[in-house]
Order: sequence, then C-alpha cells, then structure tokens
Amino acid sequence: MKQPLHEKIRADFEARILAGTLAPGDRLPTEQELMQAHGCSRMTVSKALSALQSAGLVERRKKAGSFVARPRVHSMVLDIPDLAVQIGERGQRHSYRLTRRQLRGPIAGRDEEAALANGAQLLELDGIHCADDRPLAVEHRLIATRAVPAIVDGDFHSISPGTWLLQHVPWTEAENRISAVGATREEAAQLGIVPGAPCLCVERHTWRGGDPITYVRQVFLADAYDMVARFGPAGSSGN
Amino acid sequence: MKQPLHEKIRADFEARILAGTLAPGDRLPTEQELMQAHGCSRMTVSKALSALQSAGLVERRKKAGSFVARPRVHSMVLDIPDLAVQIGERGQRHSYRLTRRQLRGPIAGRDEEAALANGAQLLELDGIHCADDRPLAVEHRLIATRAVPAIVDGDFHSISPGTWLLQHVPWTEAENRISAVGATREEAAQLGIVPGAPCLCVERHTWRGGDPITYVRQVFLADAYDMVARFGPAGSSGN
DNA sequence: CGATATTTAATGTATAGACATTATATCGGT
DNA sequence: ACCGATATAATGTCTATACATTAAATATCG
Repeated sequence: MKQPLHEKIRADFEARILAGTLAPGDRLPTEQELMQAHGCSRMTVSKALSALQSAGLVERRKKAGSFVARPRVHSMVLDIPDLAVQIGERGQRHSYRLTRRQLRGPIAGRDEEAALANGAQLLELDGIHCADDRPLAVEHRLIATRAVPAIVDGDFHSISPGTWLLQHVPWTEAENRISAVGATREEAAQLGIVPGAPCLCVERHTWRGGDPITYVRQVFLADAYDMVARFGPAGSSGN
Repeated sequence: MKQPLHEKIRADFEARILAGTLAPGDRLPTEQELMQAHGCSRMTVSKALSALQSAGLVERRKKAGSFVARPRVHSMVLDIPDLAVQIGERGQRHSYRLTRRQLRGPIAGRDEEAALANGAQLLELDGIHCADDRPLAVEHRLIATRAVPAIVDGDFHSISPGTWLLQHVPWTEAENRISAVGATREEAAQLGIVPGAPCLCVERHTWRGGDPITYVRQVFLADAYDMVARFGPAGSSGN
C-alpha cells in the first residue's frame, strides 16, 4: 500500500459515487467525522474532498457540508445533447414516437452487442424524433439492462429514452462517432426525404465507471441539425 | 481583493502560461522561492501549483522542479485533429495542395471576419487535402495575422496550414460545428464526386486566451472520414 | 573512463492548530 | 406568524513544522 491516505479517501468516494451507492444530492460525512473515521488530520480529508470537488463529483457548501454533485452537465466538455432540450430551446415542440421495442439477447457474432449486454439482456428501442411534428431524426438504441435494470419498466411512448437516461444514469465516459451518410430507403421514408440525401449520423457509446450503458445511432436531417462542440480551459474552479 | 492567496498565485501563472510568456518546458520557481516572493507558507504555494498540475498546465517532478506542461494534447478532451497525422496513421501518404492564397482585410459587413481580423489583416488559405493523391477534403481557412504574424512568411505549398498552426500556436479554446452537407458544384469537382453527394462539414474557430486565431471550414468525402470524439473523467491525476 | 554509491535539492505527505467566512438554524420581539 | 438579530456548525484559508520520497548531481572506487 504505497497509496497516500488522502488519495485513498478520494478514490473510495469516487468509487461509491460512480457505483451509485452515493446518489446525486446525498450528503457525505463532515470533515470532522472523516478525520475521526480515518484517524487523520483535517487537512488530509480536506484535500481528498477538494480533489473530488475539482473533479466535479461533489459540491461543498459551508455550514451545510459536502454533497454528491447533481448533474455533471457542464463540467464535461462536450455534452451528450438531449434532443428534447435542444429542440425546446429553439422554440419548437419535441416529440418522440417509438417504433420498435424488444427485449433480447445480443445477436450471435456481434461482439459489440455482447460487450454491451455484458451477460444480461439488451433492450432495443427504435424511434423517431420530431420537432413540431416534423421528423428530425431516426434513432436506433440498445440499452444494457445489466447497467440500467429500471429501463425495462419505462414507458417511452411519450418521453425519449435519451432524456430518461440522461436524467437517471450519469455517464462517465462517452465516445461519439460522427459521419455524413446518404439516407437509406427506410430512413428516407421515415424522414420524408429522398434516398441518398445527405444526413448527419451520430453513433455514441456511453459507459459508467467502465460498464457499458448504451449504444445509440441517430440519423439527422442535414438541414435541420448541426452538432456543436465547444471546449476550453477546464480549470478556474473558483470558489 | 477577496481572492485567496493560493488562487492569486495560481491565476498569475495560468495567465502567463496562456499568454505564452511562460513557454512549454520552461521551469517555474521552486516552492522555496515562491514562498519568499509572496511571503507565505509552503502549503499555500504548493496548493497553487497542485491546482495548476491537476488542470494539466504544469508538470511537477521531484528534485527537478515544476515545468510548464508540454503539449496539452490529451488533457483536452476533443483534439483538434491534424489531418496529416491522422492520414499517416492509416498508412497513407498525406499531401496538401494550395489553391488560393490572399492577404486581405475582412470583407465589409461580415462581422465574424472583422472579429477574427481584430483590426489587422487576414490571411486566406484555400487548399485540398489528399490521401495517397486521392482528394479527401477541401479546406477554406482564415488566419488572424494579428495573433500569428509569422504565418505570412510560411510556405504552404507542401505542408498544410493546419499542421503548421498546431505545431506553432497552442490554442486554449475551440468550437467545432459539424454538419452534413451536399457537395456544391465546385466542391464536387475538386473531390471527384457528383454534386449533392453527402459530405461531412467541419467548421472550427480557435482562440488563444480570448484572442481569435483561425477559422476553418473543411468539407470531407463522406465515405472516407469519420470524426471521433472520446471523452471521460479528466481527474485521476494520480502520482 | 565508467559503473556504482552517496549526497542533496526539490516535491509529496501529513500534523495540529488558528482564524475567517458563510449559510443555516435558533431565538426574540413585534 | 412573521421578520430580524444572533448563535452555530460547517467549510475555507493559512501557518509552521516534520519526515518521506525521488531523481538529479556528485563523489568514489575499480
């Protein structure tokens, strides 16, 4: 054990937060309690808590204590966009229509699906996003029931799975693959465009503490959607 | 001045690093020197330096001291891709052909160009990126000579302006706008495809400490290029 | 000269205490 | 019941010191 004490305390809470044992909004012990529990000085626990704070995992308030941070939306540089919110910001009404729902195992031979399923089942949810009832994107999504068991009870005829996931399951890692594609016959029919018309395709994997959560492929109407990623110095932190 | 001392020290070095006064590899004062300079204890300067370290701005080595961190490539979540490097990684030969070079002022009425120029002139560089002599992307670029005066002496018939900029001018903020477009007649001719074929369009602004550096619009062959952005917990730091 | 041992200068970790700050909670008075 | 003053509990900052760790620099020996 060459690990410094403040690092061990930090890692302990990080693990518990990522595992969900400590949920957003939960209060964690005061510095007094922690220094007694670990038999160390206050500076040491304070250092651990400060590290968690600057990593965006906890929020510290005087007199009140330290709490697991709420959403983590803006600490991460490129958000996972919530289509419903984005469309709403443009003054349009978002709607989602479910076209397919299936609970199944991974398709044999598709290693990515097997990795996502991680021994359990997958929930497949396909649907269409609309802005003011005009089709905007078709979505194909797979969700690992192992990571998100509550998903199978969800009703996604009204709210989209993406919105639900963003509100219930914080992610810690994500990978976006963005490309331009010509619409297939099927996609073109659903979006009301001609086959081969340019579309923006976003494929995204998300993980939480190393465990895969979901895979999604979204095909957008080209003239209706841009993807914007802005990023800059993370630091500052402030007080 | 309600600013804590360690924060003032941190901000001071951050500013100097972003301004370029302290260049990558430069050594900054030892904790001893800093505590004398500011008349404070070692813990205080150590806290400032630790913050800079976890922000990825400096690297600290025992016995040696603290140094301005080298590249900042992986601390930033979504890289500015260097096409030349990416193509090389795929085992292909990258080449860039300059098609237009013009030193000019901002076009009247275009506020973005005026903002980029910032009172000085703009260097406009258009060109084509090829992989193994097959056209891959057309690029339209504007560079602020105010931020990068050395650019006007550059010879971009062989190396691409993007490569040059990445190697010479570190950026601190960037904004990517990614969309799918149909190729215009002109772009189609340069890329060897039919007009209207789907292409991936990347528009990017970059800044350095608030000053605009460059604007670029790249139009990629859809089937030859994906954009991948992977990001996860910045923290960990470790020792 | 070169490999190895020693010194040493820097950061890394930790302690125990002091005082500052601030949001919450409690207590009064109207 | 409300509003305002006061107490209080938590974090925020800082000091002064001690010892640990590490890697660069230097000395030593074959």
